[in-house]
Amino acid sequence: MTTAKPRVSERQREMLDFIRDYHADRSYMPSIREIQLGCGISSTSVVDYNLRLLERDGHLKRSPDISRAIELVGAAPPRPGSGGPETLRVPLLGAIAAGEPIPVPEAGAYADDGDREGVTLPPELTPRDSRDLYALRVKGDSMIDAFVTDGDIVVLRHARDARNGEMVAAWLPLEDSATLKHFHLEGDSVRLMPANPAMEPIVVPADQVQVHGKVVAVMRRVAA
Amino acid sequence: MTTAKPRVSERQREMLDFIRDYHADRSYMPSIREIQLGCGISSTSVVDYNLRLLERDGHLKRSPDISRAIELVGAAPPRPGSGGPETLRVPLLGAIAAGEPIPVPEAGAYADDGDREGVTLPPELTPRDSRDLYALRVKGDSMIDAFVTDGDIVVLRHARDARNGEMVAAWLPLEDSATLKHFHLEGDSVRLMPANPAMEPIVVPADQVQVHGKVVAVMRRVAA
DNA sequence: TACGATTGCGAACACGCGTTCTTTCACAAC
DNA sequence: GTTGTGAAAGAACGCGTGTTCGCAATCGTA
Repeated sequence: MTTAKPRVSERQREMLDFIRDYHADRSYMPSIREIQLGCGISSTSVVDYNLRLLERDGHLKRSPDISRAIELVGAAPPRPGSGGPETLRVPLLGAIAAGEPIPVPEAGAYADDGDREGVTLPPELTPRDSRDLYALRVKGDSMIDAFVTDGDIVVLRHARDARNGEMVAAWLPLEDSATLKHFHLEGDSVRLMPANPAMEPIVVPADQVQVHGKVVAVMRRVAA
Repeated sequence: MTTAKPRVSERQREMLDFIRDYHADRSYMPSIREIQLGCGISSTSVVDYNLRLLERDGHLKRSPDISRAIELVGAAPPRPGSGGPETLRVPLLGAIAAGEPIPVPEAGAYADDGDREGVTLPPELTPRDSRDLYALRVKGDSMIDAFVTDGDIVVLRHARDARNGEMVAAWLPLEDSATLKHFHLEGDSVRLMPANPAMEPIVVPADQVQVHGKVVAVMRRVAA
């Protein structure tokens, strides 16, 4: 038994969508003025007018004189999707920060131990060669020049050297600093290029750079 | 990782229950005076006081200066079986670039269509609420100030507005430009703050900003 | 006992926000 | 033409509601 729901104008459809989204996000309801702004309507009275129609047609319910007192009636939220194709789980070994040593995986311990902390790599981020992978959480904003910021997770493949152009996690013993840079070997010195071309490269003798791994992927969860 | 939730007084327990019931019944939130009445409290300031404590301890979230703007956090607001550590597949709708319109999901078309292009979201990047998610591929380097670079995949939740501090994908009609910025509504103008504090913010009238979605996650595959 | 911190109370304040009123414009019926 | 109606706009108006401030009661601690 459903209420009669005749014509819903384009604008009303948009308003319903907006209200639904808004309420799904916060759990309270939008004000008339917020609906006005969110749907690009020029006057509050127009919002009121259309809400009145929507209520008449049984799409929602309003309590007069009460702020944000809208109830959606037909609402039935969609269910989340199912699982996906092959994903890969890699161990999360610790954090990488400017002034701290980079955690190194113990030899031959890349298997999914289950119990230890780890992250799941979606197929889109999985490299062809899935060996020797591990993840580190970025601490601090010192890797800004690699488009990486605090809280990001970087996925690395363990390696002690790199080819030119590859992005590496490197440790500079003389400066006690860890960094993410593009690797360029030139003669017997190494040039470390920030991914952001606006930043200055670093050039150091090759024996003063320890490559710990190659960057394979970056994942970032943005704070709500 | 749950927030510390120390002592909840008898009165606070009662308030939480009342709010939960109220919201389950209508779908909007009670006012302070309604909580006062419903819990037999003698003054609104006592309600405010305890709500403040409850918010401090992570039991709920309030938006200042907004009527009935309470969000319960401990509870599971989304009904659907929003599972825990599972992967989620979201549709990849196109690209976002500085000078191109932002692709918008068609209403009610978030289901995993399988055939269409999509990306898999690992549980580490999956937000609590998994509805209305979609992904865009970043084209160009114009979003550098959001720590996002060419080829990255940004995951968005469809929304027409945002709360202060949230990172949004916004379209500026006057300039024909798309951008990723932190959203701040100030009076009737909007300040768009780059995630990188070294960059300058943009301030425009509120009606000249179209919010298309909130940034939920970023994924990057680094070139070999 | 003294005293600061915590908790509670009531009232006034100020702003958020629903409501209403007046106009305007377009389109159809007569 | 006039009349009627649906849709929209803009501006007040006023109640609803979150916030704040002063003060009393309670409690822990020295």
